[in-house]
Amino acid sequence: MRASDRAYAALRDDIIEWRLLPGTVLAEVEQSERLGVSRTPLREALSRLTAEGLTTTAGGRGVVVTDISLEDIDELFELRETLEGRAAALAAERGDAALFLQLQKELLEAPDLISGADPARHEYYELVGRLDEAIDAAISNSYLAQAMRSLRVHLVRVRRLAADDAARLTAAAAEHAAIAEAIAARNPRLAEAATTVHLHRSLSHVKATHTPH
Amino acid sequence: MRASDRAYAALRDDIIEWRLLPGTVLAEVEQSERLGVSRTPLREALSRLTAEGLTTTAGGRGVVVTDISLEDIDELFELRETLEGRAAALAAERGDAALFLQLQKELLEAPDLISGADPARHEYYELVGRLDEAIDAAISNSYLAQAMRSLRVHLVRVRRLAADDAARLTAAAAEHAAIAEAIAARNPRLAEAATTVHLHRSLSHVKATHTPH
DNA sequence: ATGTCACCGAGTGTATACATAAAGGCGGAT
DNA sequence: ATCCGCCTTTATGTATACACTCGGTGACAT
Repeated sequence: MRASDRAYAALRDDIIEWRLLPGTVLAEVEQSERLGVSRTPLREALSRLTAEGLTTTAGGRGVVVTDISLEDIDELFELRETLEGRAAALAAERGDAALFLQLQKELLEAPDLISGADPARHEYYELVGRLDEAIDAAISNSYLAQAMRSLRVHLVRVRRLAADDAARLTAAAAEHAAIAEAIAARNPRLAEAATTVHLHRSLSHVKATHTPH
Repeated sequence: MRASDRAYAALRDDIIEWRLLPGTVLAEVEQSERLGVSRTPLREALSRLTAEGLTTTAGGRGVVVTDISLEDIDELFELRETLEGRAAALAAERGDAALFLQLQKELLEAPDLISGADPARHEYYELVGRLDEAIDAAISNSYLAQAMRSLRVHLVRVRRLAADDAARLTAAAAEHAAIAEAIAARNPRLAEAATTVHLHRSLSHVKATHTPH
């Protein structure tokens, strides 16, 4: 694995997991020594992070970790509603019904995973990830898929701000199941509506349990 | 201006204007000598281009200029319809009516510019650019604006494939005027519909006059 | 004649040295 | 005492040298 990839992955994780807080300046020599790589691959990693919007160049004086304000969260979910709503509708038109029926079945059994211990909860997140991937594949539109992928990076960061308690996760699983059901039923408008409902609930929960840093 | 910025701008222009054709391998030493910069800033330029999707890394064997197939154009316009439709609706809700009324007025006079010589035609493109910027500003959503900006790079490239004759430009000006009018009238659904109509006409024209490379 | 192995070359990935610019501190002058 | 200017320091921006990997080609053996 390339040194620049390792540096990128490490910094990306540190930012997403809020170990590197917003406003932190990422000096090149400092970070290159911390991560054990030279400045050249580190600069490439910082470029990638800046392109994704996780960092911004502070006027030639190093790059700083981007902040996420409450307005940012609103804007993020506005774009998310636009993209994922359309994606769900397209998946309903073009997707494989049997696959989404299977995903719905698994999502309806998800509460068992959520009430369990932490490893099982990890399994739940993996299941939701599989639903995202199935939608990505079903729409067969690489540009739309790319736009959603670049958005999810920021959303993971936001999710770390909220308390994902068992009650919310159980409700979210049911909402995800509804989306999968609508797609399997080949009903674009219902799929889009189910997505809109899920995202609004999700946004309300994030804003309600938001813990400022 | 930094050397990496110059290299990026030069390569970006060469790709958008189809001077560097799809499949061209951009070897680091070759391009760094051609553009008169060292390999380090050139690599940063290539990274940025790859992040934008104008180039792709060919498995550690240099980066190559990305191709745009007919399917890509369909996918591009599908995403564009999603984003710009929503943007027009949001602009109708949040925008400054007087500004868009003024833009509509100018767009209705645009046929005079189009029938004129080339410098006047440039003025028309500038006018359409001002409409885009006005919508970007009106939606006040940096993430959505960013998504549309990254999309426009590819769209400029597609537009260079089509013949923008006076007849099509005149029709496009009227369609743009309809969008501005709907936004000024604070009618989100009409603004979205007008955008959808415009994009479908635009796509049909591109596909009809498409000249393969 | 064909297949395989080894050597060579080209090109990317990385490290480091050097240039340059900006910011902060210190000293002097008013 | 305060303000202006210069100097020093520390950062990024750039260039280049070195390492390493992946193909390609040629020769040799079967």
